[in-house]
Amino acid sequence: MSVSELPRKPAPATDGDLVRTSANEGRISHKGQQTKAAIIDAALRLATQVGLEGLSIGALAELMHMSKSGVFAHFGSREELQISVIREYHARFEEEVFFPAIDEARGLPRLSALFERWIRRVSVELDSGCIYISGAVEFDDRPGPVRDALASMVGAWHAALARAIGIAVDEGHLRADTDPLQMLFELHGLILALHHDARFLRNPGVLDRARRGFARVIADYQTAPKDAPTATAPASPQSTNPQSSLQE
Amino acid sequence: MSVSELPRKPAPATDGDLVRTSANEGRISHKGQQTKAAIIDAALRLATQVGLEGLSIGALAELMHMSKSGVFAHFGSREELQISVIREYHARFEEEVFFPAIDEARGLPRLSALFERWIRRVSVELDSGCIYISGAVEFDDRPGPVRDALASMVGAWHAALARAIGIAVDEGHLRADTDPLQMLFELHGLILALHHDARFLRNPGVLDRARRGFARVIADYQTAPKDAPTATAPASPQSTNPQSSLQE
DNA sequence: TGCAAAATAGCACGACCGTTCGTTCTAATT
DNA sequence: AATTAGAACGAACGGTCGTGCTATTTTGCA
Repeated sequence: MSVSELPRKPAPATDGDLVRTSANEGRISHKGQQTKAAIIDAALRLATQVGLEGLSIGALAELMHMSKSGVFAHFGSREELQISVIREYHARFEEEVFFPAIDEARGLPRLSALFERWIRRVSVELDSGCIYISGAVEFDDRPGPVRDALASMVGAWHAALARAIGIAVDEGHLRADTDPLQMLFELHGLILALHHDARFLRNPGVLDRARRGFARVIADYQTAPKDAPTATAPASPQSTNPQSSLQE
Repeated sequence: MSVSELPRKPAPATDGDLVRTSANEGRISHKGQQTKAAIIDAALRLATQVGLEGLSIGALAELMHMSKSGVFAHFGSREELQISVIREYHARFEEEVFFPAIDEARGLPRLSALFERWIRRVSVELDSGCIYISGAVEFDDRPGPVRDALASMVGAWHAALARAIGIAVDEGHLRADTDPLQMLFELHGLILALHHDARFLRNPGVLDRARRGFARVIADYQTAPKDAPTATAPASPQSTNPQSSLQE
């Protein structure tokens, strides 16, 4: 089960992989794929610092101790390189955030695990820099295949989160009238604020702010209706104690 | 009273007086300042679309029907052009968001006005694109004077917001134990999510999501403590709120 | 071990970048 | 009428970019 329906290897539509042009069965050289993977790894590291737009083949080649054309040949175009980086980030995001969290019990435990891994992914001090976030800013006015790839993967991730929220509702961990997309909007905002304050403003302790915000949002959606000024219906469904996995 | 300590009018070197009086008063007027203001205006429009990094003198010159060198001469460097754009955006932000809202009554009315004008500034359909947000992503790993200018103005705006929240606490509109910076963090998150979903995902109706989120945050900070770990206490929130007498 | 294919290097092109320089035009001052 | 300052122009520079070509090396199966 995967977050998205996107294929992880082939890239059929765009094709572009002028490495292996036609059916060249029998010649399965690992070397090429190895270095290509190494290039993508370095490119991802570079892109998290300078952005997808700032990612240049020349700088990447120098970082790889290769010639520009050598690097270029693996992708055929800069766009394909950028898309490869996005795919790689998506794969790692799935592996470090989505898959481990989905093993948690349905409902709030799973949702809490998703959020906790999400904020750690976004705010890890060393590399840092979420390509989903920086890419969204860089490509919000720049149509094309890169934007499409980015949007489809962000969309898949958001859909997965909305699903997890819906499950929490079904399990009775959240109020029945919870709007998953509204709640997702607010959780996403916490992530974006975390990214902003950690990366740009360099504010310390902002990670706990995100956690506190999450706790508040959760608490809100499991109690009385929010925008009703007269708070009523204190009956709280607490079958299985939620959010315990968040606390640490 | 201004959001920042930056002077609004003088700026002796750059000046940038926006009076575009084509009249030949015989006084100052100096055509140079007029065109410089016009350039900055166009540059701001361009930068909201392609970002501060994507802002190129060549494209700007073409847009202005001028030569590259003619545009360049007004600033002396690209960085100075970028900073001029940031200053201009800051001035407009003050004029359209801060100053009108600060006329509102102290406390929640003022805070609500600030937020409402903020979300409209960030999500206006036509031009759109908040330089504070896109700039934060573009310059979070790029030290220099541009980043400094950006950070100081974002910081000033956040400080003003935190002040408004503090006033709302003083007025008794919000709980006394409210952490202004935590609340600011969450409100800022709503703005960032709005910007993301409106600009990148092109989601409709996202403006109301921000408004709903704001209402929920406000409602939350004026009732019972939020992160009480043991949410078992079903007692009415009023009992835990000794500040209720201050409500007015 | 040979040999084709794959992988990489080397080179060059065209476009665009920010920036510098010298010139020209205009308008106010002397 | 002569002088001077400001504004804009146009050409050019050095640099980097992505992207084609054509060799050359490396690789892996026969």
